[in-house]
Amino acid sequence: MLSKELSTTANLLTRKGIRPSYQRIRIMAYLNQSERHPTVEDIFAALSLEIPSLSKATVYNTLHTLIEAGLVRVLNIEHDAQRYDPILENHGHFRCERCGQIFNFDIDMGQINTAGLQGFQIEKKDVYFSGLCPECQKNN
Amino acid sequence: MLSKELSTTANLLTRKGIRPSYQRIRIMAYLNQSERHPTVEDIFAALSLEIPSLSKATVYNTLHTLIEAGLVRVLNIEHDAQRYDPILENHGHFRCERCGQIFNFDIDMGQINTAGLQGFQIEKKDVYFSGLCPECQKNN
DNA sequence: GCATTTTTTAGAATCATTCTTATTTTAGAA
DNA sequence: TTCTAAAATAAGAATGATTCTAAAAAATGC
Repeated sequence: MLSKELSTTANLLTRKGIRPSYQRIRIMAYLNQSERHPTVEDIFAALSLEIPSLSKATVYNTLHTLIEAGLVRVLNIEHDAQRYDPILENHGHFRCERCGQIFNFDIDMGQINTAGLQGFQIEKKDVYFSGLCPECQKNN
Repeated sequence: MLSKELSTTANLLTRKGIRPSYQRIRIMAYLNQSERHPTVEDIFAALSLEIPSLSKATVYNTLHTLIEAGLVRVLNIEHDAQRYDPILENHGHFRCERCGQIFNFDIDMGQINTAGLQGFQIEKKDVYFSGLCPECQKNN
């Protein structure tokens, strides 16, 4: 018997035409509940504690499926590893160069002037800022 | 004897405190003259024709030096490989999902509302859009 | 229950980037 | 010019995230 959170997630997957396997439910739920824009490694490390058979290939496969369905987007904000973000609303991402944490910040993508992109068909908009977060400025 | 373009580039490096070795001059000049936001592979392939001894390690080393000096920035707009861009002014980048080409577009980074980043120290701003370029829309 | 399709798994393969070490080049002093 | 020390370059090995491949397991429909 799934918890309420997990069955809500299962319904979400079903609505998007994705078969709600246990692995997929747990991965999607993990993304929804995480504030940290996890990497594949993060997701795998957290979930394999409770799903010992989990493989990284499944994490990769599932993320691709979720992206395809428009439930998740990938962040290329740092080179080392891609990060994954459940799509909630328009927001930008700030990466702290010292602690590596990724923060969401509100932004209206519509406000960005796209006059220079006449004739281009825009599908995806990413705004990545970086610098120092408040906490890391203190510990200088 | 260096061409006018190359000696201008050499002066630029010198002003930034970078010793203007031939490899560095050529790599910086290649970036300045390229519209394509080249990858390391692109740079290496183009320049090793004329500098047969050139090694990829030198391309990487030089790019890191140029980034450090603030002459170049790295684009993480796609996962496969990083791209390098000489810093000219504020502009965003558009990546065509079909042909892979990267286009610059004018954008005033200052216009982006950063109210959500109170207390953050912003060092770098990247705006990445993607979709279909005009040419690839035609060939649908 | 059985056959077919889908999903998961484990590990091999790929490839951009970094690291290491040796060689070459440069700058400055004598 | 010659010598020495420091800096830059080169070649290839190492790393590690991601993709690929093939086999096992699970789910679906008849």
